[in-house]
Amino acid sequence: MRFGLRHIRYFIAVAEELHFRRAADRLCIAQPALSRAIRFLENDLEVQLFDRSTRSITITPAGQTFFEGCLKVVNSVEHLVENTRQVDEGQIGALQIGYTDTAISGVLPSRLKEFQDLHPGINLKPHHDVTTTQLDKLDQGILDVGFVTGPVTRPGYEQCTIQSERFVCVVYDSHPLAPRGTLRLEELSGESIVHGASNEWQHFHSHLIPMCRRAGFELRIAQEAYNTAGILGLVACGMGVTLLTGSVRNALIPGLTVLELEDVDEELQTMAIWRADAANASQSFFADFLMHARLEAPAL
Amino acid sequence: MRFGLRHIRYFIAVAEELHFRRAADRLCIAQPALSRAIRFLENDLEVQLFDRSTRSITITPAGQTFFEGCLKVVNSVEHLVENTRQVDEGQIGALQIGYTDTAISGVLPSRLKEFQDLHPGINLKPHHDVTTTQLDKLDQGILDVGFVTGPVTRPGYEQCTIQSERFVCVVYDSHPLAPRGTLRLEELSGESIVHGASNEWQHFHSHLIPMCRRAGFELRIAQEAYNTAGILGLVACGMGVTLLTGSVRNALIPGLTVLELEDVDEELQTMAIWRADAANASQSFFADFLMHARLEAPAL
DNA sequence: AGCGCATGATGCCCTTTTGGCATCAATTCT
DNA sequence: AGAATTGATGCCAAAAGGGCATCATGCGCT
Repeated sequence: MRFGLRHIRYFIAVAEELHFRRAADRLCIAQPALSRAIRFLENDLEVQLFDRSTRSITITPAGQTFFEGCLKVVNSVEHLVENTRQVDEGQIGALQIGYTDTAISGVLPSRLKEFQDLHPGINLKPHHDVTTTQLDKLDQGILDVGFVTGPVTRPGYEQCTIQSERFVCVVYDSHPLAPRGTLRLEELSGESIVHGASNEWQHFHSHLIPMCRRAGFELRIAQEAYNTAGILGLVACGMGVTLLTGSVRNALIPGLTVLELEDVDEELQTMAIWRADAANASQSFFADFLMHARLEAPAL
Repeated sequence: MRFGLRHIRYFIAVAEELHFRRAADRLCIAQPALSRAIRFLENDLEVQLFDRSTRSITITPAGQTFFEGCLKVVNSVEHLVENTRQVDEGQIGALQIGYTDTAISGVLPSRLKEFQDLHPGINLKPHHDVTTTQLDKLDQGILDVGFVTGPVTRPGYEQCTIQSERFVCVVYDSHPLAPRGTLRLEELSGESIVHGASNEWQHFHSHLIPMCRRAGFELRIAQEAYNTAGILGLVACGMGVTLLTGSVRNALIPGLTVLELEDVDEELQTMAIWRADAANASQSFFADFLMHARLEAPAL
C-alpha cells in the first residue's frame, strides 16, 4: 500500500466527475498527471476502479466501494486536523478539577459554570478530595487544578484566592447557645467539638488549633467525621458543636443553627492551585480565567 | 493540508516509540528523514505534536489527540483496501434476485442456501415478481438474476433450467373429482377455472392455453387472483379448480386435493436468467454456480 | 466514408519531495 | 572532563509528481 491521501483525493474527484479532464480542472492539475495518479492507485490496489472506453468512464463495483470509503477517510482526516488544532488551542480538552467541601459549597460551582460558558469545548471533571489528597494528585498529574484550603506554599505552583470566609459555629437548635445568634469563641471551651478526621482535615485544623489556643482552650475533637455532611449530621443529632465557615449555610440540614463568632476576624481562604509549567492549553485558559476573575470575586 | 498517509504512519511510529531513532529503525528509514517528516507534519498542521528536549520527547495533548485519530485513519484505510479487493474478487457484494411463486415453492430456496454457504460475503436480496416484471427489471439492471417461468428467448442473456415440473390440477376436497387421485385434462372442460391475472401470468398461460386446446376445450378463467396463494384461496372456498405445477404441494392450505394429469407429459420449466455481459464478480460467481449445479439438479 | 472533435494514454523533461550520509548541538552518564 | 546518546541540520542523490506536447481511439456530423 504505497498510495497516499493525494491519490485518494484525486480518485474522489474522478469518481464524482466521471471525467478525467473535468476532475483535473477541479484539482488544478493537468489531465495526464491525474490519469497517471489513478493508474498508479489501481496498480497499487491491484483493483480496477474504472471501466474506461476512450469516450467515457464508469466506476466498477469495487471502485464504488472504494469511493464510499475514501469519502469517509478524507472526512475523518479533516475532522482529525480540526480537532487536533482545537486541542492545541485549548478550545477542547479536559480538566481534572479537585475540590473540597468548603470550596464546593461556596463560589466554586458558579465559577465553574462561568468558565464552562466561556469554553464549552472543555470538559470539566470534578473530583472531591481533601486538600492534602489534592496536592498529591496535582504532583502526580492526576489533577490539573485543585480548589483547596489555604494557605499552601508549593514551589512550582501558581495559585490565587477564590474565596475568603469568616469562621462560624454550628450548633443543634436545642443547644443553650442557639438562641444567642452570636458568641465568643472562648464560650466553646467546655463544649464537645465535632469535626473532620485530623489527618485529612489538617489544613482546616491548622486554623482552628491556634485560634482556640488564643481563645484560651485546646481544640479537642470529641467526634470525627469524614466530610461536612457527616460533621453536620453528628451535630444535628446532638453529638456536639462544630466550627466551619460561612458557606456552610448553603449546606445546612434541618435542626441546625449557625452562630457568628464575635471575636474571630481571621478568615479561611479557599485557593485555586495549579502547576506553573502547565503545558496544556486548557489549563492555561483556566488559569487565566481564575487570575482575571478573582478581581471581581465578592467576599463571602 | 499537504501531509499524506506516509506522514501519518511515520507519526504513529514516533508517537508509539517516543524515540526518533527507534521509530526510524522500525520504519526502515534514516532518523534525519523521520525528523524532517515530523517537522513537516507539525508545520503543516500548525500544531506542535511533540515536546522535544535533546535527550527525549513527550507527546503533547494535541499530539495525543492526533495520534488516536491517526490510528483510526490508518485502520480504516487498511480495511477499505481489504474491502475493495474483496468486492473486486466478488467475495463480498450484493445480488438482486427475482423469483416467481413457482420458483420459490420449488428448489430455489435450497439452491440459494447452497450458494450462500459457498459465498457468505455475498448478500442475496430476493424480490418477488412475475416473469414479465422480472425480465423488465433485468433489462433495467434492477435485478441481477431472475428465476422465471420458461421458455424465454432474450438476446444478450444466459439462462439455465433449474427445475422442471409436471402440471397438476388442484381441487377443493368436496369436489366430485377429488377422490379420483388422477384425471384426464379433458375432464376439466366444464369446470370453472381459477387462475392468475392474464397479463401478469402470461408465461404460465402460454403453456395452459395450447394444452387445453389439445384436450379439446378453450381455457377460460372464471376467477382471477394475483399469486399462487390467492389462487389456492379461491379454490379452497369452492370458486373452482386450478392448474398449477407439482411444487404447489409445498404451499398447500387445508381443504385442497392435488390430482395428477394422466394425459399431460409436458412440463413447466423454471429458468434462471441473467445478462451475459455481467461485469459484477458476484454475478459471475452466481452464474458459475447455476451452470455447474444444474448438472446435479434432481428433476421434481 | 471521411473529417473533426473529444477523451484518455504516453513520452519527455523539469520541479518538488523524500531519503541517506555526515555532522552538529545539547544533554546525560561515567 | 570525556564518552555516549539524542534529535536537528546541511548537502546531495533518488524518486515521485506534474506540465506540455502528442498519440490513439471512438463518436458524431456532413
